[in-house]
Amino acid sequence: MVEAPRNTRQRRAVVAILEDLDGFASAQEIHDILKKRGESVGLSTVYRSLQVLAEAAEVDALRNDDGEVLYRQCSAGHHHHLVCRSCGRTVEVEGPTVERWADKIAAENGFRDVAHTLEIFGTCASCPS
Amino acid sequence: MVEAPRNTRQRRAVVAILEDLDGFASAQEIHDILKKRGESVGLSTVYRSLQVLAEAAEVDALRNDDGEVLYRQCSAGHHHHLVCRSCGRTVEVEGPTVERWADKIAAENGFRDVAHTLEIFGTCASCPS
DNA sequence: CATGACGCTGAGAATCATTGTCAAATCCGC
DNA sequence: GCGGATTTGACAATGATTCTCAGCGTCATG
Ligand SMILES: [Zn+2]
Ligand SMILES: [Zn+2]
Ligand SMILES: [Zn+2]
Ligand SMILES: [Zn+2]
Repeated sequence: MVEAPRNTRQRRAVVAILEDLDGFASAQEIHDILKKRGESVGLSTVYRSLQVLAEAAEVDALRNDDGEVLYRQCSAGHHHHLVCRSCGRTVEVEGPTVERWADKIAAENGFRDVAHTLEIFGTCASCPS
Repeated sequence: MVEAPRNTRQRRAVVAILEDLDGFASAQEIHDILKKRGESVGLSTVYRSLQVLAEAAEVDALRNDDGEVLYRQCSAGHHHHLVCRSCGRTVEVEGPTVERWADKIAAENGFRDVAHTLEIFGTCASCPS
């Protein structure tokens, strides 16, 4: 059976940051925030914690245009995101028809083990041009 | 005005590979293929050529799960892809309703300069499990 | 509460795709 | 053919992420 992850100060600190943040943030940004708060956590540990959380589906991960991975604590269940390129502010969105469409396309072409990525990027109303 | 790009052996070679390939491939894969064909082109040059082609919208680019950028010569116009994770084989797909849905979602939330990414990944019929 | 086993941490090194550097080679209009 | 701007390529540099591994912390157990 799978070992339960241990309850460490560092992991709690990372989770706390994610709970405070509204939008997506990179591992390095989270590391910086922790440092500012004085709850310093090693960068490697931040990366590892986020990986674990992502595998456990407790956080969502996506890549921005620069290829950096961003993380966010999201609500459960499959959904997509409308993300501000500038500040990371995020709106969770659902598109039931898209889900069906994607599965249908894949099936029609004989693909299996299908998954899809769908993100909408833009500049939010409170960010300058 | 913009200078026209020069017609060099290297650029022609990269374009030729893209024309032969059916699916998406990374810069390094294309570099390897060129080496095998004896038409050696420097790796930096392959990267630069692909960048130029991508900016000119002559090729599409996307990232796989590992964060590598893959390129493919696609048909003109906005479309998305159904990509085999294993061999890169690709089917271009269109989803008019998705386009409208994405724009609507963004507008409703006051986002501007909107773009979206949508890719479907799976294993194609001719690839082993 | 003490103990031990084993997961967790973190500083630094290593990885690896991608980009930058710059002298030499190549285009191309004239 | 010339000459100047562009392009090339070997190599170094970057930068996000992962790996290493000795020391620490957690936690089930008695
Ligand atoms: Zn914003
Ligand atoms: Zn979906
Ligand atoms: Zn395949
Ligand atoms: Zn689209």
